[in-house]
Amino acid sequence: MNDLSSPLHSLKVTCTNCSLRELCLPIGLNRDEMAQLDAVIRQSRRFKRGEYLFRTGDGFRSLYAVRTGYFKTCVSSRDGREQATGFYMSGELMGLDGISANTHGCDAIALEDSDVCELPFSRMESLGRDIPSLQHHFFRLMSREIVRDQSVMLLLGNMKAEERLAAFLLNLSQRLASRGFAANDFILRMSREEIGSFLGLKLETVSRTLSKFQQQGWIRVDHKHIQLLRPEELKALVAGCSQANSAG
Amino acid sequence: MNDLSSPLHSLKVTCTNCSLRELCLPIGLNRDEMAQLDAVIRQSRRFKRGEYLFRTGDGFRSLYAVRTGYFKTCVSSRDGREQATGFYMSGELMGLDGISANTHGCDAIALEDSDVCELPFSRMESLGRDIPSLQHHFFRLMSREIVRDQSVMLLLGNMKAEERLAAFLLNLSQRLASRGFAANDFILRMSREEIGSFLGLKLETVSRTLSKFQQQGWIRVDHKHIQLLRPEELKALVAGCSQANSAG
DNA sequence: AGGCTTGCTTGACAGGTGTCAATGCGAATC
DNA sequence: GATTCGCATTGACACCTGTCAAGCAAGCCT
Repeated sequence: MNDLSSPLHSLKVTCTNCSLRELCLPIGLNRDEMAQLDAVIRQSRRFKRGEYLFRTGDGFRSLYAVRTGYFKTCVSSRDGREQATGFYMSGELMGLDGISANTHGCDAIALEDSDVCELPFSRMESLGRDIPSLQHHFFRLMSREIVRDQSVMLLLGNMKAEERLAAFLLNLSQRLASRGFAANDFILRMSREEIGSFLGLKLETVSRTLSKFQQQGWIRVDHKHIQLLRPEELKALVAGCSQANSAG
Repeated sequence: MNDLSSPLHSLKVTCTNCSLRELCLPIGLNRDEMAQLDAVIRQSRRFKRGEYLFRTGDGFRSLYAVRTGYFKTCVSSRDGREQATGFYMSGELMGLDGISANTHGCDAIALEDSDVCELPFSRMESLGRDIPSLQHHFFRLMSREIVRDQSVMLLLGNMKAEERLAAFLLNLSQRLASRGFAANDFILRMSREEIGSFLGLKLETVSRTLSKFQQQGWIRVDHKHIQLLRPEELKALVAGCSQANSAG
């Protein structure tokens, strides 16, 4: 299926003294290299639900990786329309858009009480010069974000409401499963409006489509609590419209 | 206005023996560093209209910068829906999505007879370790692609057909102007269907919307020949829905 | 506990865009 | 120069989603 997720979750390292590193730092670093990384990564910072990690236009200094909790990023138009550009869970990296102009290009907001690791970019950049695999890892992370954005474009440009929502639910499910959580029973961290903002739909359409899925017996909806009763039906719904890649 | 363009066009260097470098390589390289770059960049390759530069699933080895001509990139779903993810003109870079999986994530197709410079990625990567400003430049290019993708998401998720098309025309106009071409009189290199594929619209809607703009006296349409008669009206149309950034 | 706020659901309706179809125009081919 | 094919334009109509509105449930505050 399409990967609408952030680009970090599949890489793991053996070092476990920081949960972040399990998820987001490259394999293949020796003891000395790990120590250098340790010296650069800043202690985590806590954010309450609704707090901004950064805002559009803020000076760019660091990337941020979610340690616990959830964030969304979004861009806004002058007349106030909001487009959520991503939802981020543990291990996922935010702020890559800030490098180009030395200014953050979107807002990042905590969806619940959360904390993040700060990665000062210029120091990561110079460390990358000493540690080629680290440099390569950052290129891969940025590239992965671009790939994710492309599949979001496919979703926004070509899919119908039911397909978008099915793809969204399956994407969440897969990312949660890869973190060891239940794939078919989870809590939505975002409102209907925020889901709609990400999927290019109005909140009423999100609500109606969830109800429709429930009426068909494919899912169970209890406010933010979602159970996937027939994930295979959702998969069938998105099979046709999902990206045809080398693996398909 | 939103920047829907590819991320290279604004950087220029004084070296002029290769038109590519005027547009896409970083400033601040000394003579020796330029020589190292020369040794890595491959001679240009020619492509006829309709030819593929690369396809989804092809092994990733190189980035490609347009020297002359025009390309589009697009992703496709299994059931054949196409989403154009970008149009590329001279100096703009394609293939950044391939880094993440060592496999190209989209198709790149020449819109007319074109030629490109090939940048073998692993050699650029190692060169980046010796030339920090080059490394930083590549991070900026990738970040800029992410920023561009975000504004496309805003377009696809929130704008109406007229707004999308106005934003598209103004974006083309601005990129052409930055290359020394007329801003208000140009030839579309892509079909109505390809424009629609990029904007998340059907070709009939693109055609109708162009006709509407023409009836209002804002533009003149003669097949692929477009003249912007009242670009300020188009700008007014997209003013509200364009991204609110630090500069606005 | 009561009232308020916020978010969600559901319905009726409207409007924008997609779909289908016919026609026209231009470029390429023979 | 005639024919064919691809692309574009335009119209009629349908349908999906947005808009507006009402009602409901849960959580929060006093």
